[in-house]
Amino acid sequence: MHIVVESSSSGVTLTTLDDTGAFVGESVVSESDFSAEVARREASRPRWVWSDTEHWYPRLLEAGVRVERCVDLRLCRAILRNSPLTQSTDVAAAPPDAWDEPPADAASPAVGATLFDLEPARPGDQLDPLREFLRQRAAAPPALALLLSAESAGALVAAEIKHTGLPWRAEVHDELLTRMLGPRPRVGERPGRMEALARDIRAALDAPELNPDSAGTLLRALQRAGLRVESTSKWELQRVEHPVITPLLEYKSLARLYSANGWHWLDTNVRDGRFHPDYVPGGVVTGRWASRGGGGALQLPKQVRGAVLADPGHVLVVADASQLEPRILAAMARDRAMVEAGAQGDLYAGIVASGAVATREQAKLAMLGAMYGATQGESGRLIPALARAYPGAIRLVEGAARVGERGERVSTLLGRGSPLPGEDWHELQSLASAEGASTALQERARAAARSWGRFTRNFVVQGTAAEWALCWMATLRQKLHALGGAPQLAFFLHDEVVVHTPSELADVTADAIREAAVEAGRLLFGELPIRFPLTVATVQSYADAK
DNA sequence: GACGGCTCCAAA
DNA sequence: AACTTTTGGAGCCGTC
Repeated sequence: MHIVVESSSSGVTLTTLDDTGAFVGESVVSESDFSAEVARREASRPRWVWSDTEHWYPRLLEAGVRVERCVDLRLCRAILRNSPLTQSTDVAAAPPDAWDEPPADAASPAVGATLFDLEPARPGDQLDPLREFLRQRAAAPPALALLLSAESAGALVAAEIKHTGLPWRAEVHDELLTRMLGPRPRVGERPGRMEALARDIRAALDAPELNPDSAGTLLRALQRAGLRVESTSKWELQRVEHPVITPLLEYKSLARLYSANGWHWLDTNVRDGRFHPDYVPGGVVTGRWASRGGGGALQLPKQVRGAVLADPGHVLVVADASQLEPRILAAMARDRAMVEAGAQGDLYAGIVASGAVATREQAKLAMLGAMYGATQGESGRLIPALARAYPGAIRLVEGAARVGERGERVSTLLGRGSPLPGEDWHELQSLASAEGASTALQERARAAARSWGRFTRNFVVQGTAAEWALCWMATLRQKLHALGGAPQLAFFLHDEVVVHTPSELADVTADAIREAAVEAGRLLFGELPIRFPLTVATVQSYADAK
């Protein structure tokens, strides 16, 4: 059974459909009765159909109402418009409309709003979810069903994590900052430790007025002092010897900490002992989640993870999928040799044991190079050896690269399609292939084609890994609920989850995480004997997880 | 003062 | 260590 949720002038309209999509009944509830009504009807385990999980679900969570299943029409729409499996349908062919716009209420509410921001027209008001749902049902082939339900389940998980939040001890974070930077400075001033390092830098470069935050002036000062560098990036500075290097690298590290995760971050992102990650499911073309706002949920640096501490009587169960992307590649390609290399635990060690390359480091470099499309350096040189040992896996990524170089679409295992290159790209290709095109133009076009090929090459692996992660989380979410709801998903990071749980449930929580990973492998790859081993740590502090 | 481009860095 | 993928944000700086 499905219940389609829609705003109306008198409240919220709930339209019930049976499993064939036929109309069963309709009712209208006031906004204030909405969450109670959802709670009541959740007992019959419907699939809630709504425009945006992000729009509808937070108010339910506020009211203490969890739903088991939903259809997020906007996310499913995006998949249907891009999947190679639906290109002939009217969903894919329809001109862009309000469903293709970002949700009206997604941005941080009313920050910077002024008197002049009169009630904007909300795209959401023009949406007809019932009509859209029926259209999507008609368009979606069975082969896309798993991806569509995983995507919607992911949206529920994202909203729940945002609601619950990751335990974050502000006073621990403050102590950590004070220890590294010195006391919190007044507005407009640098922390003491950074100011001292800035003085050292100016002295070492004999540049008394230098602002080390200005990359341009810093580069000129470095070159004037005789350093042979082309940029001020960390990796280039590290290979140069000069008295300025040590204070400069420390300055850059502290400046990053201060501006990205300093006291200002703490003030704006931690409330009531929780950090509330603002995820955007489907926000990356590959299907990975993105994050929104200054919270930086997907780039929480290791430097500050010490402030993530379980509540009294609780622990954090932290699990990450080891070498996820190469294993995904092995399984997608049905490359028995590579699957076998990972069967004992460490895939890279398995590759070395097979004799393909000499060292674990080389195995890792070669694998990453194959998935990213490296052509140069040690990584590029190692790929032929990898191709001899694992022709199936390498054929898959090379094939995806060729498709992209032709400007065509590739697909993940579950059917998420890659975007097509833009007009500029096509124009460059046709200009370069025209009679009398300059060699410079031809080279630019080839570079653009190769670049798009690297993107599609990586898309199939990164995107399928994201699908595995969605299935993992969707399954885990159900298992944690079955444990009574006390263990809660508190964080997600591409191939890693953090569950905050009462200490006495730590072991069953860890089991649930492992079982969910097995189930995710089965959902994607059936009975193929591919393992996705996890590293699981039960800790007080996130900093101790790895 | 707003805005876009640029550089740099964090995560996977 | 980068090379090679996907992201988001801060700060600087020139342009309007």
